[in-house]
Order: sequence, then C-alpha cells, then structure tokens
Amino acid sequence: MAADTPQKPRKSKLQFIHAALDILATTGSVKALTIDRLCRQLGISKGSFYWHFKGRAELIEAVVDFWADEFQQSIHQNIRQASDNEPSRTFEELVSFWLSSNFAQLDQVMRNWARQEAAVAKAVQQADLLLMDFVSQQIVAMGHQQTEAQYRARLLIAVGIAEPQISHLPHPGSLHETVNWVAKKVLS
Amino acid sequence: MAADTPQKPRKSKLQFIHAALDILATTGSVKALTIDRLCRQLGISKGSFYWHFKGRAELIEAVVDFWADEFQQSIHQNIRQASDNEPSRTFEELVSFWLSSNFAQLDQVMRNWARQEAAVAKAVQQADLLLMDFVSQQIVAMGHQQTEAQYRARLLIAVGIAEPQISHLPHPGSLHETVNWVAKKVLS
DNA sequence: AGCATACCATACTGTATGGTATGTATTTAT
DNA sequence: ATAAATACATACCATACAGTATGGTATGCT
Repeated sequence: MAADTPQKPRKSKLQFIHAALDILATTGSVKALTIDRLCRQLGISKGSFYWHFKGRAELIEAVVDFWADEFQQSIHQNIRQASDNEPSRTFEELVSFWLSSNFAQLDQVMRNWARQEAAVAKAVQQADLLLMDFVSQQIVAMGHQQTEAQYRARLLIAVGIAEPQISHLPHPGSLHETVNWVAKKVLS
Repeated sequence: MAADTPQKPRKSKLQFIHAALDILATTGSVKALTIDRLCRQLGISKGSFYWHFKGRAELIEAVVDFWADEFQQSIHQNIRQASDNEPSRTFEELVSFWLSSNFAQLDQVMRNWARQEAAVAKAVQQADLLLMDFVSQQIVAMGHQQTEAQYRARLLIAVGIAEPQISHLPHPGSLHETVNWVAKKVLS
C-alpha cells in the first residue's frame, strides 16, 4: 500500500530500508531499530530521516512492505525454477534458502514483531499463506493428495521455523543428516 | 543460583516474580516488563521493588530461574506419571501441556528473549535438553531405537515450538486432526 | 545571477524508563 | 515500651528515545 512509486526519493528511501533490515538481521531485535542508530549507521543525522519519513511508523511500514515483497519475489522465483527442475531439486533449493542465516534471523524477528504490531502480523500471515501454497503444491507434484500435502507442508514449515531456534540441541549425526531424515520422513 | 532460599522475604519476592511472568505471558513482550508497570500491577511503588531487588537484572535472573525451575518440575512430574501410564497416554498429556496457551506464550517470549540475554539463553538451552531427553526416552519406550527416537523427538519439539506461531494457517481439518496426523507421522 | 526545491545538520522539547536518596509506617525482637 | 530491622512511599536524577524547529548546503531551473 505505501510502497507505491514516487520515483524521485526512492533511492535514498531504499538505503534507509536496507539499513533497517540490516539492523534487524544483525541484532535480532526490533528494539534495536532506533532512529538514532539507523542514522548513525548511515552516517547521517535525524534531520535527514525525518525528511524521508513522517516518523517511525512510516519507516516500519516501509520496512515490512519491502520484506514482504522480497519474500514474495523469492517464492515466485522458486516457483519459476520449479517448473524447470524436478521437484526434489526444488526441494533442496528451498531448504538451502531457508537455512541461509540471514533469512532465518529476519524470519524470527518478523514473527516476533508480528505479535506486537498488527501491520507486521498481516504481512507475516500473507507470507505464510504464500509459502504454504508453494510447498504443498510442490508436494502434490511429488505425487501426494491435496490434504496429505497440506499436512506435510505444514510440518515442513514448522521445522523450518523451529529448527533455527533449537540449533543448540545436539544432532544425532550432522545437521545435514537431520535435514535428510526430516525430508525423507515428511515426503515418505 | 540466585533462587536459593532466604526464608523471610521470599513470599513477597515470589509475588514480584509471578507478576512479572504474568506480564510476559499476557503482553508477549519483554519490553513490556518495566519496573513501573510491575509495581503498578502489584499496587506498590518503586521503593518497594528496589528493596527486594538490586535492580532489573536481578529481577530478570530471578524470573528466568523460576521459569526454568517450573519447567523442570513439570517435566519431572510428567516423567513420574509416565512410569505409571502407558506411553501413548503420557504423549497426550505432553501435547495438552504444550498447547496450554499460557505455556506457549511464555515459551515464545523466553526463546526470543534468549537471543538477547545470555542468562535466558542458558536457561532455555537447559530446558530444551531436558525436554529432548524426556521426549526421546518416551519414544524409545514405544519401541524405537535411540537414534531414531532422537530424530523423532526433535521433530516433535519443532512442531511444538512452531505450531503456535503458525496457528493462523488454516488446517485441512481441525487442530485436533492435525495433532493426530503429526503424532501418527512422527511415531510411525 | 537569482530562486526554489531537495537534502541534511544541530539543537532543542517531551516523555518513558532505570535507578537513587530519603523519609515513613509496620513489624519484630528485647 | 522501644529500638531495630523490615517493607514501602515520595521525590528526585540521568539517560535514551521519538519527534520538532530551524538553519544550512547543494543542485537544478529560469
């Protein structure tokens, strides 16, 4: 909604958004996303920020919109690749995408943020629906029924969400073996 | 460590801790756990708080210790019941315990908090290890091998962690059916 | 040149928060 | 009873934060 295209200042606005996402990903906390810190990181002062944004709320809206767009695009990109590849290959790519630490961090931040700010909750929810659709369709393409695919997709997504949070638990073998075990289990 | 037993002021200290946990569970955010709010909720003023606690850090330590103790006790209680019941019954109790919204909320808060405060991270990690042990032993009792049980326990825990975070995703059937499906899948 | 707009810096205000200092009431020990 | 320890209240301070006011600079347009 707010991410329309006012061509002129967009480039600099993007810098703010990128810096904001960087803060979120590195600190892992929304609290750390202060305007002062954002400006410090960009080497500018608050006067500049408040020229680009009406306030913190507008920044947040822009950041969330950008994240949602990025999420959606990466899903669609995976879908396009999926039509070329065989399903199992797509599956691997999905896993490696998920395990990219930058994504996992942001994912956790957004999910947690969603419990406080309604705008974030909406974005996360839509992202989840998109992901759910994609994953279950992928599983259908592997020869499962719709309902079964939904159950399996939900299970997979759950693992994707939770695994970064329990990475301190020792694996029986390696992380890779665990991933393989889960994949086999979910798709069997 | 800090939760030793200085008999005298313990009753009032417990009130603070309970109120703090209540705030965490209802708001779902650590940021909301301010000293002012805590005192307001207890109907007292800051002077009282700072008599019982040296500062916010000490409160946090006490809260986390209390939570860890509570967690550990509920696990041990389940273990004791487990020796009487058949494994599947224990399993049901574990699920219902997990789905109690109060626990899930606190769990999420603690997990998130753990990414910022090392003391919380340590407590969560120990709790996870305990839970992992319990669940995998339970699965072994159902006739699985050690390694297999660990994989399955990890999967189960992942679902327990993630499910409250994706509750907005529509179930193919009911929540109950999803739980049954997962249980069957994990234990098959 | 003169002017307007975009962009940024500095210095300020107001508020929320953690923390302290000091006083006061209540309980407890002697 | 009364002195001391306990348990709380009130008033204050320091800091961090969002937001504002205002002035300065750079760049393009006329």
